[in-house]
Amino acid sequence: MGKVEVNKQQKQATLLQAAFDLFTNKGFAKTTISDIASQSGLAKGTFYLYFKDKYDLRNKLTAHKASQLFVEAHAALLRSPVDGFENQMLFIMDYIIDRLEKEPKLLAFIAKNLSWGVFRSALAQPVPEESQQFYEYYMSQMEQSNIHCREPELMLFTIVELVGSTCYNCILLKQPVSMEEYRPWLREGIHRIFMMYTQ
Amino acid sequence: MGKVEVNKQQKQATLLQAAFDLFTNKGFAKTTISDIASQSGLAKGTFYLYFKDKYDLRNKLTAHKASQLFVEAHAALLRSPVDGFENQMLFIMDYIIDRLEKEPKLLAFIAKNLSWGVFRSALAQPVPEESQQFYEYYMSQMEQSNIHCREPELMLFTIVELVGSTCYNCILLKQPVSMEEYRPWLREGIHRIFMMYTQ
Amino acid sequence: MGKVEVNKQQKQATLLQAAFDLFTNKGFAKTTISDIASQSGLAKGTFYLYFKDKYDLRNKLTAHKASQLFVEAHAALLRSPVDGFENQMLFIMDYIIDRLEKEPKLLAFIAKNLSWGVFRSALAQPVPEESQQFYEYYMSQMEQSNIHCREPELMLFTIVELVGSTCYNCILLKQPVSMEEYRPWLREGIHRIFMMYTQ
Amino acid sequence: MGKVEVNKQQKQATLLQAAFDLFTNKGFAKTTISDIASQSGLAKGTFYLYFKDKYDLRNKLTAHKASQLFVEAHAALLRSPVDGFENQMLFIMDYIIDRLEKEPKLLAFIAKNLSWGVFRSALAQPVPEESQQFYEYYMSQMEQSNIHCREPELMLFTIVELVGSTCYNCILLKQPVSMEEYRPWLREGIHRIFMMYTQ
DNA sequence: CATGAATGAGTATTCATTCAT
DNA sequence: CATGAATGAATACTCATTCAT
Repeated sequence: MGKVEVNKQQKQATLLQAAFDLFTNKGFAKTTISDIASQSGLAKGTFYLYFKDKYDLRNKLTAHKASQLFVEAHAALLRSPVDGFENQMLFIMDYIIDRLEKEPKLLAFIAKNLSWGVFRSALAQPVPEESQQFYEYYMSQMEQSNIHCREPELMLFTIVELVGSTCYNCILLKQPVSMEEYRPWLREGIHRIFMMYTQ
Repeated sequence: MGKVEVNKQQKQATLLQAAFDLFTNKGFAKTTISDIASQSGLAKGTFYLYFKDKYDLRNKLTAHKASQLFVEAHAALLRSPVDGFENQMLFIMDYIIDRLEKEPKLLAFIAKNLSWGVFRSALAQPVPEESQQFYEYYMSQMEQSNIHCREPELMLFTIVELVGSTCYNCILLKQPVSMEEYRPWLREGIHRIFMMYTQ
Repeated sequence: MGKVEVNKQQKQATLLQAAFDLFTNKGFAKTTISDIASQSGLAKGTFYLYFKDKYDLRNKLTAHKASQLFVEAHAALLRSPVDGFENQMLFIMDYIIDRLEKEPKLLAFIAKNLSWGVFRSALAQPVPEESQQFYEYYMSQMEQSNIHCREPELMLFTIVELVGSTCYNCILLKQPVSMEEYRPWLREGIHRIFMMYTQ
Repeated sequence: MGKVEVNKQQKQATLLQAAFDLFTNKGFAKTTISDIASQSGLAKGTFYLYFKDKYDLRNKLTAHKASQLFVEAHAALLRSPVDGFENQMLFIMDYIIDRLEKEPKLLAFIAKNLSWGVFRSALAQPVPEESQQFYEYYMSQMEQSNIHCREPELMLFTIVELVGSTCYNCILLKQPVSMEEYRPWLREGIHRIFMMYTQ
């Protein structure tokens, strides 16, 4: 990769980071291209060399952030001695919930913009410096375990949607209860869904 | 209610309906006050006699539409001979899913804007021409049945969030599968959650 | 006509005049909407209440100015005792050439933007405060005179195009000669064309 | 001419051709330097090695295209056995009208940008691969014929302007009539102008 | 109450031009 | 010579909000 190419990569990363900071602090609608450019220390025109418009940037950013979250969870899993597929699932979900509790702005950003399609493709994206991808890993674990899961993708979908939408309410809005209070119910819910697909 | 009062009600309703049509067709961001006014056949200034701004209107509209959905489901339930609390729950959810499948734009609108807080209060709002309110009914049914539910609100929350977020993906985006394909899994999921809270 | 309506007419006229001044002094391309608005003493947004964009304004302005020129020439003709249709034609053309020589910026503006279609319709437009229209008058004079003209519109077209394009070069660019020097040739040319269509 | 020199000539020609295509299809105002560069397969910076700016290119292009037109007409004349100066003039004009009818975009481009000054100098420019120049030829023919023309340049000017401006209307806009219908009148007009200057 | 003309701050987007490679 | 990434000034156009009628 030539010098120029590296430089371009850096600029794009700078823009993404600046945009994320602004989107999460001022909100997407109130963030202007000018804001993003000046926050990045780049000229306004430069923005358009990397993204078509604000929406284009948002889409790329959402997928990137969601993927990153799973990559981190996955990395943590590999460092820990959790046994059994269900426990691994719970570990991942707990990790993610913890992370979102600590960074509610990330949660707010992801929740508003993520759909299963974007999410699914983000998980399968090859992440630089992370050869293992979560989705691939998930599927292979499923097969290797003695567990017979009838619809592994639907199971993951159901769990992720349940976790995502309840996190949004409990963590960000504390509605109807805080995540602390809801978490045991959520874990039990995940367990029941797991049983349903694998029994 | 005087003539003037009725007139005002009508104008407000006209504005709400026009806004709903525009929001669902052009999107919220691309709909202007001008659009709403001219679609209503009213002057721009008139808008401000009824709503503070576009966001104010959206909030009122969201609660109104979500509530209406449950009110209709509830009314349908009263007309049908479904027995048993769980079956009534399933009936309600099925009714709502059917409705959202037929009117995906309503789904898109609600999904983007509804949080549990708004939803919860919408369900408890006194609805004109509907003395019975869904939330009240739900709670009273819970008590009257022999079923002991430990956390009725959390159960409803869990079910509604699961239904809502999976509907969004399966109906609107057909991701990861169509609602037709997902529905048996969703119903079974609801059943499991029900069991979890009432066993 | 109500107060509001009169006010609107005035604003439109103000914008047209401001635009004409700017177009002829700075050129069309270098004139901005902002310029036009501030020159008019109106807000930028107001411009868009009256014209779609700069091009829309230009079209209306071109037709208006061309028409005005003929209206003036025509008014002068009515005040003078010129006899015979051909002499009247020459009077009109002389009047217009004189006028354009005195106001070369008007010439520059009209010449660049006028086509026969725009011109033709401008001449037939009912001009406020000028019931007689040039084109109508021209046609009726043609019929009333003993002269038999085979193609009156083509004759007018030919003369107007010849006058227009040579004026542009001789008056504005002094190329290949000044209008003073070219004028006798041009008058003779008009005479010959007249003969050709009426002999 | 060295290899490098040839290379430069080619690049300039490529840029001119690309610009002509774009100017005639998108219009001058909407064509950007970027467009011209990418259409040429060259880099944006390269443009500035050959032209000062878009206007510089346009001027060169206009003269080039107008000159080319006459060069072609002239070449065709040399291949045909037309006798008599007036007939040669008519041949040239007919050739040009035919050509413009087939390539209306060329007409639109030339008409918008050509003035007699540019035109005159373009005709006198030494054309590569064409030792004979139109203007020179025109003047020498004039002298050699027995015809006494009082103002040969004014005659050419008058005819060219008349042809040019009527072509624009009749060919491009079909106003007030098509060129097919106008052509006999135009030829007769040219004849009359010819007579006027030479009788 | 209702209107809609007027406002002008706010923003996205373009594009000629430069210059380090 | 040629490149094309970066720049940032320039501008068109929108739209929420006000207020005189």
